[in-house]
Amino acid sequence: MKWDTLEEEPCSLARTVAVIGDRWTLLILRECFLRVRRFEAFQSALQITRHLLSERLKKLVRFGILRRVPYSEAPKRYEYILTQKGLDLYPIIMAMVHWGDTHMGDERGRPLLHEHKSCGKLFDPVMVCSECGEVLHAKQVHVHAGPGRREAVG
Amino acid sequence: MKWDTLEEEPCSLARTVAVIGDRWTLLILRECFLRVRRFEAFQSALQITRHLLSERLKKLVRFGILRRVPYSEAPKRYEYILTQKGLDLYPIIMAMVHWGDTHMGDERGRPLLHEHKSCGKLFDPVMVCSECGEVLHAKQVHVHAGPGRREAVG
DNA sequence: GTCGTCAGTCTGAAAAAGGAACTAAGTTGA
DNA sequence: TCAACTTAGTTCCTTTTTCAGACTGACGAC
Repeated sequence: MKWDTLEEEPCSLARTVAVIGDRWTLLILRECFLRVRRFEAFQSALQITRHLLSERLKKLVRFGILRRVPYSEAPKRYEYILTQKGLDLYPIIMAMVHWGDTHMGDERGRPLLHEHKSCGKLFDPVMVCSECGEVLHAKQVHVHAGPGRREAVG
Repeated sequence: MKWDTLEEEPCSLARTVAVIGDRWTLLILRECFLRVRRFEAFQSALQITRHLLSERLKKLVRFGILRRVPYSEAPKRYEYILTQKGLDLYPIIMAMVHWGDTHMGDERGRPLLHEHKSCGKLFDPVMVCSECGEVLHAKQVHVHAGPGRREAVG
């Protein structure tokens, strides 16, 4: 598997990893979901080098996950806003946060709590089957080759 | 943010990223969920360098995501099995696969299809609220500081 | 006793990340 | 009007990771 062709692999996980599969990108996305939009804000929140931040933002824009929108004409200034494609990453981020809450917590408790505006309660994200609504477990899932599969990889 | 202290950050996403936030680790986990268990099998499925594979497997064992279990005494041979902590990563992997299916697909269709044994149907994973069961959207979630938060990071 | 298998380790070259200073365009304030 | 500040980057050099591939060691099969 080569990084520069990872997005062409016949595997949806590999294609996703090609886009968001590195540490900084995931942390940048966290900030996006916390309503951070500007270069300096990302930089000071994450202590990422400016060089890397610049690279990662460009890549996220190239893949259509963020949009670079001007918010000031003179001087020209831009902010980075999640597109729908970017917003659709939310389940990934929430699944990771939930796993961290469950398995990497310390005695102080959770860093963040999430409230569902629709029902007003603090919640955890749960992954269910789109067909029957039951909670998903790895052992309850059987994998079949789909039409886009070329070879013996997932 | 420093890599060697990432797992101590007061942020569950950062802690998760500290463990599985790199390309190879995610791809190795995909193979684990596809029932791959042995060094040579990982190596030939992923074309990862043996050195890196060895490192990543050690790290996953150290974090309690895989268990290194002997399957032959002479010669000593081991395989790598997902622990419960590892199995709990399933929603993350599935969320990534689903995003890839939705946003990174090509004309040939999906590489893999998933069947839910409980209901017998091909399904997509859906993330819902643990309290009301509604589908989750980023804009419907409000974030509060929890007891484990030290500073202004998520 | 040589070939093959499995689970790694070692090594040197290439690529990526880190750290810090620098640029550029405008704004504020004295 | 000139110095200091803000924002969004870029450039340069060092350190760390990753890559590609050879090598090791224990055994089994022919």
